[in-house]
Amino acid sequence: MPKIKIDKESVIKEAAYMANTIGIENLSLKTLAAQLGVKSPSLYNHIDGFDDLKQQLMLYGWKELENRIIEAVIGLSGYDAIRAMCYAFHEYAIENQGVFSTMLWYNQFDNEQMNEVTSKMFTIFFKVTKSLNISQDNCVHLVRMFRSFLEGFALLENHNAFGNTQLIKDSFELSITILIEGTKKLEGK
Amino acid sequence: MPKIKIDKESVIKEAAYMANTIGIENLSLKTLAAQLGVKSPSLYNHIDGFDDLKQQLMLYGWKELENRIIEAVIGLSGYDAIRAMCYAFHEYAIENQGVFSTMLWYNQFDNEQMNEVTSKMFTIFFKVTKSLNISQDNCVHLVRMFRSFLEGFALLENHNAFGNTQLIKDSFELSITILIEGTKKLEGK
DNA sequence: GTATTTTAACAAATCATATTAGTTATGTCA
DNA sequence: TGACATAACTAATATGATTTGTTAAAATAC
Repeated sequence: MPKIKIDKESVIKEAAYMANTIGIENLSLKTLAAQLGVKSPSLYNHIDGFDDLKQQLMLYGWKELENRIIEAVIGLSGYDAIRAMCYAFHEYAIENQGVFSTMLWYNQFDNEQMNEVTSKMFTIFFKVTKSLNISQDNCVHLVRMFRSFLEGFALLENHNAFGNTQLIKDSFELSITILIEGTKKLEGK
Repeated sequence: MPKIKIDKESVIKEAAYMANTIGIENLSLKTLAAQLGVKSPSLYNHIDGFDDLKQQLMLYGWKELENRIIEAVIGLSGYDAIRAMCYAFHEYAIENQGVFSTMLWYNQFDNEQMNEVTSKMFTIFFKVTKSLNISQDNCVHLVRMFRSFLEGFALLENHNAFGNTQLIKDSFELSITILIEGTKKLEGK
């Protein structure tokens, strides 16, 4: 009877899957261990407790999202690229609600790894805006504006905080259009 | 020796104060009870458990914020009113980080009381946008855009997710300007 | 191939917090 | 003054995270 074998990667992947399916608030070391076929103390050989697990989920999510965004932007430039990135962000957040929750919530400990992983992501955004003949300072502001909107919108949509679900796609589309139109006013500034 | 007396209001107010000072993640019934000078089971005479407490905090916060926004908008109209509301929102979120967390996080159970309290708040927003000769549908989208941005920005700022803290005010100001400029394009549509 | 070492799962125990049940003290009101 | 309601309390229970120490399997060395 061979022992069940797990490793850090399988722990995090299974946790991500469970977070997305049963909801982050229902994820526990107990249920995760059960799902993996081990007892909860065994998880401590691979992660450093429950908080660490959520931190790992957060890093895992930002890396995944980064890949999605890189893919989305291939072959595009300027405002087309921005639009595509926004849609990629939104899609990921909606399809991975549990992981996305940790990305919003557990970015609070400003450790180095965290800054690294999100700055890498938004650097792509940054490069595109710089190509639009907008000053460095204003690019920083713009990235923050898009990021705030994208995270806020996905948070609200995931939490069912918007009433009429039918029109949500329209709201997203119109919002992006407005943000881009506003951005155009910064060209040359 | 008279017994210590607490009631629902003092429980919630103290919880709000503690959430804002020590952080929502450090708030527990144990510490809250200790702060109030009672034992934790006594709290159950006034609230329906820990989750209910956070739900109450959320409702409390939205009501407080509503008052702030109403005050902020007095005497203003049009884009001035929108700008003032945005700043009032931001200020409240930054000054009441713990309560604001519950406002973002515990709005997920779409109970009636919840819808009531937030819709009341954003109705003010809605009324202002309608006065700008913008269609009803587009007003809905606009309110969602502003709300997403405001909640996302405050979440990020509260979590220290922006690097350079010096420029954050500038980022907020520029973002609001862009959102308003974009909104102007919807007049008559 | 056997012995040693490492790895990682395990059982058992501990800790912290929320929650429930049942008890008692205080104050109110007839 | 006495019955009742309120709301505090103590004690007990439940759940999940975490720690400790043990052991079995796998990997490595001889």
